[in-house]
Amino acid sequence: MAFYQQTGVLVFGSRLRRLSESFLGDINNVYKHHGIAFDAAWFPIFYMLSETESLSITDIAGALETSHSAASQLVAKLHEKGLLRSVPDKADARKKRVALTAKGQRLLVQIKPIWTAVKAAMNELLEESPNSRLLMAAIQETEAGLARESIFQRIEKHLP
Amino acid sequence: MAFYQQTGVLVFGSRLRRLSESFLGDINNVYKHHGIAFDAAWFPIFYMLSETESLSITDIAGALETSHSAASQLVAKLHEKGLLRSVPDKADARKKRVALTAKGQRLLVQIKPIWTAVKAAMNELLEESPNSRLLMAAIQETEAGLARESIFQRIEKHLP
DNA sequence: TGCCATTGTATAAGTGCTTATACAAATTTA
DNA sequence: TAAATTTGTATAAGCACTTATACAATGGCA
Repeated sequence: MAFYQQTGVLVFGSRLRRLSESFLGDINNVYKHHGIAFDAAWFPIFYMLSETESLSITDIAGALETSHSAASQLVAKLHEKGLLRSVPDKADARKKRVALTAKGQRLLVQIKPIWTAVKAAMNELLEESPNSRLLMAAIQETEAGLARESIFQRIEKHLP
Repeated sequence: MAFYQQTGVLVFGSRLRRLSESFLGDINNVYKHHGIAFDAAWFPIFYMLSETESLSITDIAGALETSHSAASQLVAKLHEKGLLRSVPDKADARKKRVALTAKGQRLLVQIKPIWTAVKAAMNELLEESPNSRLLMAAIQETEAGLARESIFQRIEKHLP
């Protein structure tokens, strides 16, 4: 802990990663504790399918901001688990659209109250301290700063 | 992007992870761009060995806040690359202490100016916006909030 | 209309973590 | 002091991602 404070921003990335893992790990423990076979990594897909009928691999990869490969593998796994089913895309035969199965729908019903509690817990946590209250805004502004000029560019600027 | 704003804190973890990967990836690109065979994940070890003569696997795992296994595997890799050498621990024969080799020391000299530039670039980025300026403080307070009461506890509290 | 670049997806191989297991050295305890 | 426990490390197996590659369907263009 002392080490990380000392080196400050240089280990910023790892520090964020740890914080992230802490969140996801605890949320997964909540699912497990309630005997619900759900993984926090599946959230984006289930959330989107709770609002939209069906999604293509590209839709999913785009929303998760990850590779098509990762989206494809994730969908394959949920398919195997019987939570997703393929639906043909009338307009484009290349696309593999997926929708929730009946089993997936039942899981969704179970999960929704957990989502509500997660949201409440996070808001509570963030509202507790004067600066943590600004965490989301700070992240957003940092992302915007990166969009203006990449870290790569910024570092190169400071090199001889 | 719109999706993530909509779901807010529920994808907080993944959002932090992405931000983290963006930092580490760009820093690695800087090393590559300057023809330096160094990985951002090695930073903590090299930094500590620039201030301390030698470290044990447990020291490293503790500082990185990761598993002994991960530390052991990382050390094994740096050993293979000829950057670390084993030094016997007089007091405890179980411990495997490591120190920089001559090659490791030369690499350290090459890397230090990059570290300075990374630090400067990060500070610049964080100082650009009113809230991003508070990012480190916000993270620290959030970590402190988690220490007071875990996310798991907080979520359970909000469940029926 | 036929060719070609683009788009959408799947799969293989590789990486870096994790947990589980093993084992040796040190320490505690009876 | 012998036995049991703890500590320090290594290795195996598994997981989730990555990049690279392949290939089929589509759309643009000559």
